[in-house]
Amino acid sequence: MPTIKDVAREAGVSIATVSYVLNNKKGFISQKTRQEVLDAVDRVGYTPNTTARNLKSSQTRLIGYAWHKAPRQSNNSVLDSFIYYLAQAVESAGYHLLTFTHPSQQPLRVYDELMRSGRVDAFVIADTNDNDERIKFLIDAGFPFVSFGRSKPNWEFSWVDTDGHRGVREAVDYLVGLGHKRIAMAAWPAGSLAGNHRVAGYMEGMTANGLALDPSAILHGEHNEHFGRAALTQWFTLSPQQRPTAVIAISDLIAIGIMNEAEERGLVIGRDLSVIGFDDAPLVQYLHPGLTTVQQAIPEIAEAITQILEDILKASQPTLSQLLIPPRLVIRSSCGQPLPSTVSE
Amino acid sequence: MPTIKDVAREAGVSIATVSYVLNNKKGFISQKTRQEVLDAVDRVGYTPNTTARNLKSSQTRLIGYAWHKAPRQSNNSVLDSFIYYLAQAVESAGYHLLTFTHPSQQPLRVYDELMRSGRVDAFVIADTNDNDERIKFLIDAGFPFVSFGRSKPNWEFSWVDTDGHRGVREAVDYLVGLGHKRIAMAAWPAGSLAGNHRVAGYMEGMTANGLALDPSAILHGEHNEHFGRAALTQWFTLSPQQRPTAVIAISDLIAIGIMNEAEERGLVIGRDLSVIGFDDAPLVQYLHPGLTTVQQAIPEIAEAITQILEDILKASQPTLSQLLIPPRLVIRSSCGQPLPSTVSE
DNA sequence: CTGTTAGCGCTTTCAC
DNA sequence: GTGAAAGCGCTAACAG
Repeated sequence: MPTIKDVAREAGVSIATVSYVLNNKKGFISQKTRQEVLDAVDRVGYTPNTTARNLKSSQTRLIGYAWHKAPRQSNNSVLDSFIYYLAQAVESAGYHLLTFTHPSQQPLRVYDELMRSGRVDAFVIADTNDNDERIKFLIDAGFPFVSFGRSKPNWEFSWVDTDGHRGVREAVDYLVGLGHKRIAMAAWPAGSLAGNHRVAGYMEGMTANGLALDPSAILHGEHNEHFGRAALTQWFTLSPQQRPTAVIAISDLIAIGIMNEAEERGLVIGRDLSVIGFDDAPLVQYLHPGLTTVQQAIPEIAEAITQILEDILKASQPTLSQLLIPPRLVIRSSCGQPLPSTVSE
Repeated sequence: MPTIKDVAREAGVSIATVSYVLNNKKGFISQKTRQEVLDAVDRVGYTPNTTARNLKSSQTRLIGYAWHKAPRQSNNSVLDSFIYYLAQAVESAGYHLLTFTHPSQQPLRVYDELMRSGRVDAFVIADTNDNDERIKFLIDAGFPFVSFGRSKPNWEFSWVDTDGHRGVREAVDYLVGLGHKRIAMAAWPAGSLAGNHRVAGYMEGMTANGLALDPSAILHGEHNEHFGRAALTQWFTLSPQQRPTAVIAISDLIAIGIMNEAEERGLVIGRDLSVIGFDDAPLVQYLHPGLTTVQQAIPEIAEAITQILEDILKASQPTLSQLLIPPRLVIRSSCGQPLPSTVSE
């Protein structure tokens, strides 16, 4: 690969001059010299070496992003999609994504290593929890990062998150509009951060619509198809007058379990039982019937995160942004044919 | 961040000595000095700067990987999964993945830029075609890469691919074992490389089992749910004696279309019509009934690619590896309850 | 065994 | 307007 020296020799100027024209420093290079340099660059086929530039400027233009655990079937379609949009967004800001994995028990070592060795300029964190050690660590280290997802409320750091509260609230309103009164919710374990926001949206929606908040209507369980089945089974122990006519699942995977179990019990989804999921995972649109679900605005979230990252990286003093992005209800047919007046979009 | 100089000062030695002990050069540093340096490293909290190391060694320890286009619903579960396992594999080889995107019409510019600017040491290419310009470009440039997927047969480059021929062949054998004689295939457009391998496996399977190769049994169409529906509709124009009793779809998405259409026509999947997909996308296991499908060995493929990459990057002379990895048939219930003797694994 | 020093490719201050 | 030279942080001849 040709270096700046080759260009300088070819153009008959010093390497400083080459650097000046390539970096558009002031206008203080004569038009003639400038053109000669540019020609020489073309002739030798020169592209500045990024590593050298980085060393000089003490940056890497790399953003670190840790993969979520992806077992064979990841079932985390949101993050699958997020990383793509994030890659795209940081790229148009002139960065690249450096991806890495880490043992789930020891994430900090890897973050620390990447940070100390100057491998990346910043991190993007996803899949946060209540008391996320990575966030704590990066705050303490004073290292730039933005997270997709909230954590401990009193920690001061920049994040962007889906407004799960609002998403579920809208789902409740939609169901109420369809005439439902007994609406249940299949939620994640009580400790889940995102889960709690969504449940809060459910409770607010029920109350605001003057509906009873039956404690038996909220069931908590793991993020898998089986829990959906178990939840429906549980609701089936209720008398027909008490059983929910509509169910909001905190994730599509759980919604699928509910639908499968319901069908095996002879119910027709969309007629005997309405179901709403969360995430809009690939393929759920092709379920039978297509699943109505709350879709997170992933591209917008990725953009917002990148924007904040740029601000942080540019700013001399720390900036703080915390942003809630509304999701949208994608209406398909798992709640029956929607009434024209309630169709969104 | 402390540099090697800080450590040297702290330990009262030269920076060369620090470098020596950190790189375990020979054993020619006295145990005493070595320990003093190590202590100093600890005390100042030093980690070598990667950029500086890279500049010195003219490498980046970064592997470039271009994202597949991911529209909102990517429907490319194989690549979603591939990139994760690839990230993991290159990492244990001491590299990181640098991901990038490019306009679909102009991929070369980005590859060229990344290559010339010394941003990455090698590329991994996926989603190849028949006459892949990226592969041609990298071969001509003599730049290290390995691809997941084949291309023009007479091009000399290293690749790893799923043995789609074998995968479909096994699917045919499985169906024949179940008693099927009229087996159809829903394939991709005739130009598709991977598609052709799979169709070849179908044809070989039919012939080897002494079954008629009815031209109307193979239908070609796009990678979407609609084509699956259209294909089934087409087969339904055949007389009941000619209609296929089993169908192999070239992808799960197409299989879903077939299942949906069949169900709407009152068929029971697994009884009236058997269906086999390809890919084992997330969630297809939860379809009703669970989809029997050919699963690619993605983790193995990622490992193999990384291995070859390491060889190429280490070797002074070019090495060439071309590897076909067998997929495996994951049997669920879309072909009915499997006979015990035909259950794989 | 350890230190001095050149140099990886580039940017930028300071002279001229 | 342009060039010489220092230096980003590190490795590795080469000296001693």
